[in-house]
Amino acid sequence: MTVASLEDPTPEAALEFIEAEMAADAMITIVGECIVDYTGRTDSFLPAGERLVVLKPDGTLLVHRMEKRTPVNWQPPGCIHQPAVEDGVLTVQSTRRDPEEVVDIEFRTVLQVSAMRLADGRELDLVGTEEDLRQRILADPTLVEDGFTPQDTERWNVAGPADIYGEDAAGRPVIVELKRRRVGPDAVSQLKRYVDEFVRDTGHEDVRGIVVAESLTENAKALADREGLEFIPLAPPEDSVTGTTATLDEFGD
Amino acid sequence: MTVASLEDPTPEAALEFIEAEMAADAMITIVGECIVDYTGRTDSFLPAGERLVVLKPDGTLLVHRMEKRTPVNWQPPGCIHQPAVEDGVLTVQSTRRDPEEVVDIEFRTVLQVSAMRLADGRELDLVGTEEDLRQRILADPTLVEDGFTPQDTERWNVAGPADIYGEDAAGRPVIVELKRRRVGPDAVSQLKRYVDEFVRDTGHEDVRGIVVAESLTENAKALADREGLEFIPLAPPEDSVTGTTATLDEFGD
DNA sequence: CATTTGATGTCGGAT
DNA sequence: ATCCGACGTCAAATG
Repeated sequence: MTVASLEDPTPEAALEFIEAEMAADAMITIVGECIVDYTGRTDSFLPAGERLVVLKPDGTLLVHRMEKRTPVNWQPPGCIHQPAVEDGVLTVQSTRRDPEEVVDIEFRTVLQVSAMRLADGRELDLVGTEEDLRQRILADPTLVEDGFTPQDTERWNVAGPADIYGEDAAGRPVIVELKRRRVGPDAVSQLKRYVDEFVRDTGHEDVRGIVVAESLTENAKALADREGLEFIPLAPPEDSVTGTTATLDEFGD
Repeated sequence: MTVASLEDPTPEAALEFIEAEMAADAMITIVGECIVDYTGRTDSFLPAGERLVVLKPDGTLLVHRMEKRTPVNWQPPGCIHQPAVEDGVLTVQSTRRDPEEVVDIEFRTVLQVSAMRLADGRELDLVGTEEDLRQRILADPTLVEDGFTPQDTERWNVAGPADIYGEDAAGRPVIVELKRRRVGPDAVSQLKRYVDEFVRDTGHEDVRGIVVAESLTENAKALADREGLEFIPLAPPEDSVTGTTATLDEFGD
């Protein structure tokens, strides 16, 4: 695949280029000084400045500045991008339905326009998510507690959207809330809600609620204590990149 | 400002270009087939495919595919980008401290490299945030209820991080949770937490908790009812873009 | 610095 | 379609 590009095009040349490439499902990048106007869930106005604008064929729009990971303005996939030249100025309007949102970009200069069709079939393989943690615990429930037995993943309906539902050694119902990392009051609050709903739905007052996470903030700890919820620390599986050099012993084997 | 660009450069040429431009605090874009390896809070691997890579001078890294608003891989501001040529292949390594995170990119082809220094002094002006809603209510407390009087706008120490704290016509304490849009159980749960903490800290059992939002989901409504919390619908101020064409009357002036 | 919460959050899965 | 919760969430304000 190649990348086609125009340097310092006239607005008309840029428009012709963009229209042709959009019709061919290309991704477009535009570098230039622009004004960005957004109306939708909120409204925003971005005065003139130089930015990198990306138009994706799936309807995504990105306006990036020199700083930050988050674009200063954007439009999610599914939008319609409409480029035009109005009064000799290149504009792009991106519209969305439900919610109704519009981003208007007006270019005062166009330094570069590029178009590319990127061949990219493979998917991202992400490891270490909360779901992975869940599988790890289902495979070895003693990570939660000796005698803990998760119930069939299917009849988890009983515990609503709880991450894991099971019984302890004494047969008491247990609702587990999983988090990969240090958690605050919100996660504890969430578990509290599931526990309350379980009691309400089943009448079982003796249910236990357990947060399994890397750690708890102080406020979260206090809240858990107040609400009678438990916490079990669980470090990530030891493969982490935490950079400590291997001990000599490990080479001694 | 200009945009410098190389088409189909050799890895060595690309490296030289990138190093020079990074030294000059430029933002770099690289289009090419690449493999992306991430290790950090989780781990991920992205097999070979063509992508658009952006290196910002503030240490941000973006890897974008043809779809989605969210980059498939990234690094937040503050990271160190290290380009190199290894075994005749262009690579970029972006590292971060605390948490320790590394993104490794290996380019199998480089279709285009560009560099730009974008002049962009102005800030985004965003209107319609929750803070704006808060100001709207402080300016006109009857939006919540007749007789509602917000207390010390300053440090709401009394009511924790509640959005608004005040008293109703009868002098009962009121904690208000604001949301701009339709809210689910999480927001109700949050308000419940603030109310509980207020009761615990002050002993005032007669506190009211009110959700002020566009609307509530059914579950959120049920939860609010169970917990004795109130809901007050509040539409955005009427300026919305809701797209209805202007009536002829408006042109009649 | 850690904590907490909002966000034009985005995104995917389940109902 | 809506609802719901995770996210490598990000980013800002506060203590």
